Amino acid sequence: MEKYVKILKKNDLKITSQRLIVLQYLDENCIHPTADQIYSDLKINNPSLSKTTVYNALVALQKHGIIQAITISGSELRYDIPHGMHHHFYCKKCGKIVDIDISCPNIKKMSEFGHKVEEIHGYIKGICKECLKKGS
Amino acid sequence: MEKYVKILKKNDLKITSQRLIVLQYLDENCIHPTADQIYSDLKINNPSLSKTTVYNALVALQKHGIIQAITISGSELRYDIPHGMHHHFYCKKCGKIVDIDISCPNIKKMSEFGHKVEEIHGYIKGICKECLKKGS
DNA sequence: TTAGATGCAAAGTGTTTGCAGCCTG
DNA sequence: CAGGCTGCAAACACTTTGCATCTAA
Repeated sequence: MEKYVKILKKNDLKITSQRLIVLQYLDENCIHPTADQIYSDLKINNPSLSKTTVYNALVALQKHGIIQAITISGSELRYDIPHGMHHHFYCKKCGKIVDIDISCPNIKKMSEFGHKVEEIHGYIKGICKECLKKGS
Repeated sequence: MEKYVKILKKNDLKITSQRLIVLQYLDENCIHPTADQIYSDLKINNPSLSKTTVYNALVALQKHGIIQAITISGSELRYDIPHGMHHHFYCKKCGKIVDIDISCPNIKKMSEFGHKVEEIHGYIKGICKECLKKGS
């Protein structure tokens, strides 16, 4: 937990128990959850937690670059602590998102077009190994 | 217009004036519009057009692979007639989306992970050339 | 002590659904 | 003529906002 206190301090964010548990949740679960998933899971052990606070925490953490929001399927945002450069694979069947460790050298050429690059996202959609095994 | 009739026929879709104008709009405007943008623009010359119909048309066209939906910023879907393989550059300032003609050879290695790849999307976020010129 | 965070409820935004009537094939 | 399509309104899902209360620093 010290770890998360440190992260918040480093970013001049006030330390609140809510922010800590959201941060911990994202760090310990690499499931790219939606805001609602985070809320429901944390609600169990923190009954007083409100959804607004989850959204507030996510916005704050995102602003400071601690977490990133990805938008991969439809109208919901998913959150992620970026551990190095990676892309995402989204399974159309089970909805799971797996990280894909991939480096695309060409992508660095982007700025040749004259645009200033700030974020690079890649996502691949398909059917994951597990769902393939289970058959369709 | 013949062109669009042909496309619909080829995909066993009934030819309706609404579908034709949506298709034409997407083909002639490479602006990756949202459903609402399409609706508002077409409404001017087609006052009886309803938003539901725009959504219906988009879903139908998407199902047949004629258009693709991309999800790049927040909670809105954008539509696109894919003219060959390309990625998208989203300007955080003006919201414009430009196509980026890029090929990433590594991405083909995806299936080595054992997942079945069906769609590959890439998006880059930043500030576009024009907005950079205008200064911040 | 005070700027900022929480949490409730209400409002927004983008999309989907139910259904009666219309039109393409 | 039949099944699919249109278009209205109402329902939905996810996110944001307003505001009174609370809390970390």
